[in-house]
Amino acid sequence: MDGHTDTRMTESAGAGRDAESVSKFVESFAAQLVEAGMQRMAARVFAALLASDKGVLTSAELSEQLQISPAAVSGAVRYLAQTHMVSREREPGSRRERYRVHGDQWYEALTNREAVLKRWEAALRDGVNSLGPDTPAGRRLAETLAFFEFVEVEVASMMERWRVHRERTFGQG
Amino acid sequence: MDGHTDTRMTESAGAGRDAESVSKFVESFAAQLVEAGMQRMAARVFAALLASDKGVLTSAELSEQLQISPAAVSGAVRYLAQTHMVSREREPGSRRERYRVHGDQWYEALTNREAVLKRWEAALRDGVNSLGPDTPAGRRLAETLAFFEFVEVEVASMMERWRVHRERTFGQG
DNA sequence: CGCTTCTTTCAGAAATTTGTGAAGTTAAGG
DNA sequence: CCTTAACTTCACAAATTTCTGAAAGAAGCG
Repeated sequence: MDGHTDTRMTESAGAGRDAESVSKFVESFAAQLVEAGMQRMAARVFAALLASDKGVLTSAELSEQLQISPAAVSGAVRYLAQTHMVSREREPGSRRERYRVHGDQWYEALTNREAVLKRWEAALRDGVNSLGPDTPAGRRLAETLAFFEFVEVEVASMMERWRVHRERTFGQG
Repeated sequence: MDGHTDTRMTESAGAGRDAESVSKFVESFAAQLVEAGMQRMAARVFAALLASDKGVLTSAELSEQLQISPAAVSGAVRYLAQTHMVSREREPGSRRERYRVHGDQWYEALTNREAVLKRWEAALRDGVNSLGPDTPAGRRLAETLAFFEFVEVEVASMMERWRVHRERTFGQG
Protein backbone atom coordinates (compact mmCIF):
# COMPACT_ATOMS: atom_id res chain seq x y z
CA MET A 1 0.00 0.00 0.00
CA ASP A 2 2.96 2.31 0.40
CA GLY A 3 4.21 2.37 -3.18
CA HIS A 4 7.79 1.51 -4.10
CA THR A 5 8.56 -1.37 -1.77
CA ASP A 6 11.85 -3.00 -2.47
CA THR A 7 11.15 -6.56 -3.32
CA ARG A 8 13.82 -6.48 -5.95
CA MET A 9 14.24 -9.98 -7.18
CA THR A 10 14.61 -12.91 -9.48
CA GLU A 11 16.24 -11.12 -12.39
CA SER A 12 14.33 -12.72 -15.25
CA ALA A 13 13.22 -10.02 -17.65
CA GLY A 14 15.41 -7.04 -17.07
CA ALA A 15 18.50 -6.03 -15.14
CA GLY A 16 17.28 -7.49 -11.87
CA ARG A 17 14.33 -5.21 -11.40
CA ASP A 18 11.21 -6.13 -9.55
CA ALA A 19 9.47 -8.26 -12.14
CA GLU A 20 6.25 -8.34 -10.23
CA SER A 21 5.90 -4.58 -9.95
CA VAL A 22 6.59 -4.25 -13.62
CA SER A 23 4.01 -6.83 -14.48
CA LYS A 24 1.45 -5.24 -12.25
CA PHE A 25 1.89 -1.89 -13.91
CA VAL A 26 1.90 -3.38 -17.37
CA GLU A 27 -1.33 -5.24 -16.85
CA SER A 28 -3.18 -2.43 -15.19
CA PHE A 29 -2.14 0.26 -17.61
CA ALA A 30 -2.83 -2.03 -20.55
CA ALA A 31 -6.27 -2.73 -19.16
CA GLN A 32 -7.04 0.99 -19.24
CA LEU A 33 -5.89 1.27 -22.82
CA VAL A 34 -7.99 -1.72 -23.81
CA GLU A 35 -11.00 -0.16 -22.19
CA ALA A 36 -10.40 2.90 -24.32
CA GLY A 37 -10.46 0.76 -27.44
CA MET A 38 -6.94 -0.52 -28.08
CA GLN A 39 -6.36 -4.17 -28.99
CA ARG A 40 -5.26 -6.20 -26.01
CA MET A 41 -1.91 -7.46 -27.22
CA ALA A 42 -0.96 -4.09 -28.61
CA ALA A 43 -1.78 -2.47 -25.29
CA ARG A 44 0.29 -5.01 -23.36
CA VAL A 45 3.27 -4.68 -25.64
CA PHE A 46 3.13 -0.92 -25.46
CA ALA A 47 2.87 -0.90 -21.68
CA ALA A 48 5.73 -3.34 -21.38
CA LEU A 49 7.93 -1.07 -23.46
CA LEU A 50 6.95 1.94 -21.40
CA ALA A 51 7.93 0.13 -18.24
CA SER A 52 11.15 -1.33 -19.58
CA ASP A 53 14.51 -0.11 -18.47
CA LYS A 54 15.70 1.41 -21.70
CA GLY A 55 12.44 1.76 -23.54
CA VAL A 56 13.62 -0.94 -25.91
CA LEU A 57 12.82 -4.64 -26.02
CA THR A 58 13.33 -7.38 -28.53
CA SER A 59 10.59 -9.57 -29.83
CA ALA A 60 11.88 -12.50 -27.79
CA GLU A 61 11.90 -10.48 -24.58
CA LEU A 62 8.35 -9.33 -25.15
CA SER A 63 7.27 -12.83 -25.99
CA GLU A 64 8.72 -14.20 -22.77
CA GLN A 65 7.71 -11.40 -20.46
CA LEU A 66 4.12 -11.31 -21.62
CA GLN A 67 3.81 -15.03 -22.20
CA ILE A 68 2.60 -14.72 -25.75
CA SER A 69 3.65 -16.25 -29.04
CA PRO A 70 6.03 -14.52 -31.43
CA ALA A 71 3.11 -14.29 -33.81
CA ALA A 72 1.17 -12.24 -31.32
CA VAL A 73 4.13 -9.93 -30.81
CA SER A 74 4.41 -9.53 -34.52
CA GLY A 75 0.76 -8.56 -34.90
CA ALA A 76 0.85 -6.15 -31.98
CA VAL A 77 3.96 -4.45 -33.22
CA ARG A 78 2.57 -4.07 -36.71
CA TYR A 79 -0.41 -2.24 -35.26
CA LEU A 80 1.69 -0.09 -32.96
CA ALA A 81 4.10 0.85 -35.71
CA GLN A 82 1.28 1.81 -38.06
CA THR A 83 -0.16 4.11 -35.45
CA HIS A 84 3.28 5.48 -34.63
CA MET A 85 3.19 4.32 -31.04
CA VAL A 86 6.49 2.46 -31.32
CA SER A 87 9.33 2.51 -33.77
CA ARG A 88 11.20 -0.53 -34.99
CA GLU A 89 14.94 -0.64 -35.14
CA ARG A 90 17.28 -3.16 -36.54
CA GLU A 91 20.46 -3.70 -34.64
CA PRO A 92 22.97 -3.60 -37.51
CA GLY A 93 24.54 -6.99 -38.12
CA SER A 94 21.82 -8.99 -36.43
CA ARG A 95 18.43 -10.26 -37.42
CA ARG A 96 17.11 -9.29 -34.05
CA GLU A 97 14.62 -6.49 -34.25
CA ARG A 98 14.18 -4.04 -31.42
CA TYR A 99 11.07 -2.06 -30.65
CA ARG A 100 11.25 1.27 -28.94
CA VAL A 101 9.06 3.84 -27.31
CA HIS A 102 10.52 7.22 -26.82
CA GLY A 103 9.22 9.98 -24.62
CA ASP A 104 7.91 11.70 -27.68
CA GLN A 105 5.67 8.85 -28.57
CA TRP A 106 2.34 10.32 -27.64
CA TYR A 107 3.24 13.46 -29.43
CA GLU A 108 3.81 11.41 -32.55
CA ALA A 109 0.67 9.39 -32.12
CA LEU A 110 -1.54 12.38 -31.58
CA THR A 111 -0.04 14.16 -34.51
CA ASN A 112 -1.00 11.22 -36.63
CA ARG A 113 -4.61 11.32 -35.61
CA GLU A 114 -4.61 14.06 -38.15
CA ALA A 115 -5.05 11.54 -40.94
CA VAL A 116 -8.19 10.26 -39.30
CA LEU A 117 -9.52 13.77 -38.84
CA LYS A 118 -8.89 14.51 -42.49
CA ARG A 119 -11.00 11.58 -43.55
CA TRP A 120 -13.81 12.64 -41.26
CA GLU A 121 -13.64 16.10 -42.68
CA ALA A 122 -13.79 14.78 -46.22
CA ALA A 123 -16.89 12.75 -45.44
CA LEU A 124 -18.50 15.78 -43.86
CA ARG A 125 -17.69 18.02 -46.80
CA ASP A 126 -19.35 15.54 -49.13
CA GLY A 127 -22.35 15.55 -46.86
CA VAL A 128 -22.62 19.32 -46.84
CA ASN A 129 -22.50 19.35 -50.61
CA SER A 130 -24.99 16.65 -51.28
CA LEU A 131 -27.52 17.77 -48.69
CA GLY A 132 -27.07 21.41 -49.59
CA PRO A 133 -25.23 23.99 -47.47
CA ASP A 134 -28.42 25.90 -46.79
CA THR A 135 -30.51 23.07 -45.43
CA PRO A 136 -30.73 22.57 -41.68
CA ALA A 137 -28.85 19.28 -41.87
CA GLY A 138 -26.26 20.84 -44.16
CA ARG A 139 -25.67 23.62 -41.66
CA ARG A 140 -25.28 21.11 -38.87
CA LEU A 141 -22.69 19.18 -40.84
CA ALA A 142 -20.90 22.39 -41.71
CA GLU A 143 -20.66 23.31 -38.07
CA THR A 144 -19.30 19.89 -37.21
CA LEU A 145 -16.77 20.28 -39.96
CA ALA A 146 -15.78 23.66 -38.60
CA PHE A 147 -15.24 22.11 -35.20
CA PHE A 148 -12.86 19.53 -36.57
CA GLU A 149 -10.95 22.09 -38.54
CA PHE A 150 -10.66 24.16 -35.40
CA VAL A 151 -9.43 21.20 -33.39
CA GLU A 152 -6.91 20.29 -36.02
CA VAL A 153 -5.27 23.68 -35.88
CA GLU A 154 -5.44 23.89 -32.12
CA VAL A 155 -3.91 20.48 -31.59
CA ALA A 156 -1.00 21.41 -33.79
CA SER A 157 -0.22 24.47 -31.73
CA MET A 158 -0.81 22.60 -28.51
CA MET A 159 1.82 20.09 -29.55
CA GLU A 160 4.21 22.87 -30.26
CA ARG A 161 3.68 24.21 -26.77
CA TRP A 162 4.25 20.71 -25.38
CA ARG A 163 7.57 20.45 -27.14
CA VAL A 164 8.70 23.65 -25.48
CA HIS A 165 7.31 22.73 -22.09
CA ARG A 166 8.86 19.29 -22.31
CA GLU A 167 12.29 20.51 -23.13
CA ARG A 168 12.20 22.92 -20.24
CA THR A 169 11.07 20.30 -17.80
CA PHE A 170 12.86 17.17 -18.85
CA GLY A 171 15.66 18.29 -21.10
CA GLN A 172 15.48 16.72 -24.49
CA GLY A 173 15.24 13.12 -23.17
CA MET B 1 -19.93 13.64 -59.36
CA ASP B 2 -20.89 17.28 -59.05
CA GLY B 3 -22.19 17.43 -55.49
CA HIS B 4 -25.68 18.56 -54.63
CA THR B 5 -27.69 17.35 -57.56
CA ASP B 6 -31.39 17.72 -57.08
CA THR B 7 -32.83 14.29 -57.17
CA ARG B 8 -35.24 15.20 -54.44
CA MET B 9 -37.62 12.36 -54.19
CA THR B 10 -39.74 9.65 -52.72
CA GLU B 11 -40.37 11.28 -49.40
CA SER B 12 -39.96 8.22 -47.12
CA ALA B 13 -37.76 9.16 -44.18
CA GLY B 14 -38.00 12.87 -43.69
CA ALA B 15 -39.82 15.84 -45.02
CA GLY B 16 -39.32 14.90 -48.63
CA ARG B 17 -35.58 15.23 -48.68
CA ASP B 18 -33.33 13.21 -50.88
CA ALA B 19 -33.30 9.93 -49.02
CA GLU B 20 -30.51 8.53 -51.07
CA SER B 21 -28.13 11.40 -50.45
CA VAL B 22 -28.82 11.17 -46.77
CA SER B 23 -28.19 7.46 -46.74
CA LYS B 24 -24.98 7.85 -48.67
CA PHE B 25 -23.67 10.37 -46.21
CA VAL B 26 -24.79 8.35 -43.22
CA GLU B 27 -23.08 5.21 -44.38
CA SER B 28 -19.86 6.82 -45.42
CA PHE B 29 -19.46 8.95 -42.35
CA ALA B 30 -20.39 6.05 -40.11
CA ALA B 31 -17.81 3.92 -41.84
CA GLN B 32 -15.13 6.41 -40.89
CA LEU B 33 -16.23 6.43 -37.30
CA VAL B 34 -16.23 2.66 -37.21
CA GLU B 35 -12.74 2.59 -38.58
CA ALA B 36 -11.73 4.87 -35.73
CA GLY B 37 -13.12 2.39 -33.24
CA MET B 38 -16.79 3.16 -32.72
CA GLN B 39 -19.39 0.38 -32.71
CA ARG B 40 -21.16 0.11 -36.02
CA MET B 41 -24.74 0.65 -34.95
CA ALA B 42 -23.77 3.54 -32.71
CA ALA B 43 -21.92 5.15 -35.57
CA ARG B 44 -24.85 4.76 -37.94
CA VAL B 45 -27.35 6.13 -35.46
CA PHE B 46 -25.15 9.08 -34.72
CA ALA B 47 -24.58 9.85 -38.39
CA ALA B 48 -28.29 9.57 -39.10
CA LEU B 49 -29.04 12.10 -36.39
CA LEU B 50 -26.39 14.45 -37.69
CA ALA B 51 -27.92 14.31 -41.15
CA SER B 52 -31.50 14.62 -39.99
CA ASP B 53 -33.51 17.71 -40.55
CA LYS B 54 -33.96 18.83 -36.98
CA GLY B 55 -31.22 16.86 -35.32
CA VAL B 56 -33.89 14.80 -33.62
CA LEU B 57 -35.26 11.38 -34.50
CA THR B 58 -37.45 8.88 -32.73
CA SER B 59 -36.51 5.29 -32.17
CA ALA B 60 -38.99 4.15 -34.79
CA GLU B 61 -37.61 6.55 -37.38
CA LEU B 62 -34.09 5.37 -36.76
CA SER B 63 -35.19 1.79 -36.89
CA GLU B 64 -36.88 2.27 -40.23
CA GLN B 65 -34.30 4.49 -41.84
CA LEU B 66 -31.38 2.28 -40.93
CA GLN B 67 -33.22 -1.00 -41.31
CA ILE B 68 -32.35 -2.28 -37.87
CA SER B 69 -34.36 -3.70 -35.02
CA PRO B 70 -35.59 -1.54 -32.13
CA ALA B 71 -33.23 -3.54 -29.94
CA ALA B 72 -30.28 -2.39 -31.97
CA VAL B 73 -31.42 1.21 -31.71
CA SER B 74 -31.74 0.81 -28.00
CA GLY B 75 -28.22 -0.56 -27.63
CA ALA B 76 -26.71 2.09 -29.85
CA VAL B 77 -28.45 4.89 -28.03
CA ARG B 78 -27.39 3.59 -24.66
CA TYR B 79 -23.79 3.74 -25.78
CA LEU B 80 -24.14 7.17 -27.34
CA ALA B 81 -25.85 8.60 -24.30
CA GLN B 82 -23.18 7.22 -21.97
CA THR B 83 -20.51 8.89 -24.01
CA HIS B 84 -22.54 12.09 -24.25
CA MET B 85 -22.79 11.98 -28.01
CA VAL B 86 -26.58 12.26 -27.97
CA SER B 87 -29.12 13.29 -25.43
CA ARG B 88 -32.45 11.63 -24.92
CA GLU B 89 -35.63 13.58 -24.60
CA ARG B 90 -39.10 12.56 -23.74
CA GLU B 91 -41.84 14.38 -25.52
CA PRO B 92 -44.10 15.13 -22.55
CA GLY B 93 -47.28 13.15 -22.78
CA SER B 94 -45.98 10.43 -25.07
CA ARG B 95 -43.97 7.28 -24.60
CA ARG B 96 -42.07 8.10 -27.70
CA GLU B 97 -38.50 8.93 -26.93
CA ARG B 98 -36.54 11.29 -29.09
CA TYR B 99 -32.81 11.35 -29.51
CA ARG B 100 -30.97 14.51 -30.30
CA VAL B 101 -27.58 15.73 -31.36
CA HIS B 102 -26.91 19.33 -30.88
CA GLY B 103 -24.09 21.36 -32.34
CA ASP B 104 -22.34 21.24 -29.03
CA GLN B 105 -22.12 17.52 -29.03
CA TRP B 106 -18.48 17.08 -29.82
CA TYR B 107 -17.62 19.63 -27.22
CA GLU B 108 -19.48 17.52 -24.68
CA ALA B 109 -17.94 14.29 -25.85
CA LEU B 110 -14.41 15.58 -25.80
CA THR B 111 -14.89 17.10 -22.40
CA ASN B 112 -15.88 13.71 -21.15
CA ARG B 113 -12.73 12.03 -22.36
CA GLU B 114 -11.38 13.59 -19.24
CA ALA B 115 -12.60 10.65 -17.19
CA VAL B 116 -10.57 8.29 -19.33
CA LEU B 117 -7.50 10.46 -19.04
CA LYS B 118 -7.86 10.52 -15.28
CA ARG B 119 -7.78 6.74 -15.12
CA TRP B 120 -4.72 6.60 -17.32
CA GLU B 121 -3.04 9.11 -15.10
CA ALA B 122 -3.86 7.10 -12.00
CA ALA B 123 -2.37 3.96 -13.50
CA LEU B 124 0.76 5.87 -14.45
CA ARG B 125 1.13 7.39 -10.99
CA ASP B 126 1.00 3.91 -9.48
CA GLY B 127 3.63 2.81 -11.95
CA VAL B 128 5.95 5.67 -11.09
CA ASN B 129 5.63 4.84 -7.41
CA SER B 130 6.16 1.13 -7.63
CA LEU B 131 9.01 1.27 -10.09
CA GLY B 132 10.63 4.20 -8.32
CA PRO B 133 10.66 7.79 -9.58
CA ASP B 134 14.41 7.69 -10.05
CA THR B 135 14.67 4.63 -12.23
CA PRO B 136 14.80 5.05 -15.99
CA ALA B 137 11.40 3.43 -16.42
CA GLY B 138 9.99 5.53 -13.61
CA ARG B 139 11.21 8.66 -15.30
CA ARG B 140 9.64 7.59 -18.58
CA LEU B 141 6.31 7.00 -16.92
CA ALA B 142 6.55 10.32 -15.15
CA GLU B 143 7.09 12.09 -18.41
CA THR B 144 4.14 10.34 -19.96
CA LEU B 145 2.06 11.37 -16.99
CA ALA B 146 3.20 14.95 -17.40
CA PHE B 147 2.13 14.85 -21.02
CA PHE B 148 -1.37 13.75 -20.13
CA GLU B 149 -1.68 16.38 -17.46
CA PHE B 150 -0.57 18.96 -19.94
CA VAL B 151 -3.07 17.78 -22.52
CA GLU B 152 -5.87 17.78 -20.00
CA VAL B 153 -5.35 21.43 -19.21
CA GLU B 154 -4.84 22.42 -22.80
CA VAL B 155 -7.94 20.67 -24.02
CA ALA B 156 -10.01 22.47 -21.45
CA SER B 157 -8.83 25.86 -22.63
CA MET B 158 -9.11 24.82 -26.24
CA MET B 159 -12.76 24.02 -25.65
CA GLU B 160 -13.28 27.38 -24.10
CA ARG B 161 -11.84 29.00 -27.20
CA TRP B 162 -14.11 26.88 -29.36
CA ARG B 163 -17.18 28.07 -27.50
CA VAL B 164 -16.22 31.64 -28.20
CA HIS B 165 -15.31 30.99 -31.80
CA ARG B 166 -18.49 29.06 -32.37
CA GLU B 167 -20.74 31.71 -31.01
CA ARG B 168 -19.08 34.29 -33.17
CA THR B 169 -19.38 32.20 -36.28
CA PHE B 170 -22.69 30.43 -35.92
CA GLY B 171 -24.57 32.30 -33.27
CA GLN B 172 -25.56 30.09 -30.39
CA GLY B 173 -27.15 27.38 -32.59
C1' DC C 1 -57.87 -0.38 -13.97
C1' DG C 2 -56.82 -2.49 -18.00
C1' DC C 3 -55.45 -1.67 -22.98
C1' DT C 4 -52.22 -0.13 -26.09
C1' DT C 5 -47.92 1.57 -27.55
C1' DC C 6 -43.30 2.16 -27.14
C1' DT C 7 -38.75 0.81 -25.08
C1' DT C 8 -35.66 -2.28 -22.81
C1' DT C 9 -33.89 -6.72 -21.54
C1' DC C 10 -32.61 -11.41 -22.53
C1' DA C 11 -31.10 -15.67 -24.80
C1' DG C 12 -29.20 -17.33 -28.60
C1' DA C 13 -27.48 -17.47 -33.67
C1' DA C 14 -24.17 -15.40 -36.63
C1' DA C 15 -20.25 -12.88 -37.61
C1' DT C 16 -16.02 -10.99 -36.31
C1' DT C 17 -11.83 -10.76 -33.81
C1' DT C 18 -8.00 -12.72 -31.44
C1' DG C 19 -4.11 -15.71 -30.56
C1' DT C 20 -1.73 -19.93 -31.74
C1' DG C 21 1.22 -23.47 -34.08
C1' DA C 22 3.34 -24.39 -38.23
C1' DA C 23 5.18 -23.32 -42.52
C1' DG C 24 7.38 -19.62 -45.17
C1' DT C 25 10.73 -15.82 -45.79
C1' DT C 26 14.79 -13.11 -45.16
C1' DA C 27 19.39 -12.33 -43.96
C1' DA C 28 23.71 -13.26 -41.18
C1' DG C 29 27.64 -16.35 -40.63
C1' DG C 30 30.31 -20.12 -41.57
C1' DC D 1 26.07 -21.84 -50.90
C1' DC D 2 24.26 -23.94 -47.05
C1' DT D 3 22.86 -23.47 -42.27
C1' DT D 4 20.68 -21.21 -38.81
C1' DA D 5 18.34 -17.59 -36.34
C1' DA D 6 14.89 -14.52 -36.38
C1' DC D 7 10.50 -12.37 -37.88
C1' DT D 8 6.15 -12.80 -40.66
C1' DT D 9 2.28 -14.91 -42.75
C1' DC D 10 -1.36 -18.24 -42.89
C1' DA D 11 -5.13 -21.32 -41.54
C1' DC D 12 -7.70 -22.58 -37.96
C1' DA D 13 -9.73 -22.99 -33.16
C1' DA D 14 -11.50 -20.37 -29.46
C1' DA D 15 -13.39 -16.49 -27.46
C1' DT D 16 -15.85 -12.39 -27.87
C1' DT D 17 -18.96 -9.22 -29.84
C1' DT D 18 -23.00 -7.97 -32.36
C1' DC D 19 -27.70 -8.14 -33.80
C1' DT D 20 -32.10 -10.19 -33.72
C1' DG D 21 -36.81 -11.93 -32.29
C1' DA D 22 -39.45 -12.62 -28.36
C1' DA D 23 -40.90 -11.56 -23.88
C1' DA D 24 -41.08 -8.37 -20.21
C1' DG D 25 -41.45 -3.68 -18.47
C1' DA D 26 -43.16 1.38 -18.29
C1' DA D 27 -46.49 4.91 -19.21
C1' DG D 28 -50.16 7.37 -21.49
C1' DC D 29 -55.19 7.08 -22.41
C1' DG D 30 -59.69 5.47 -22.43
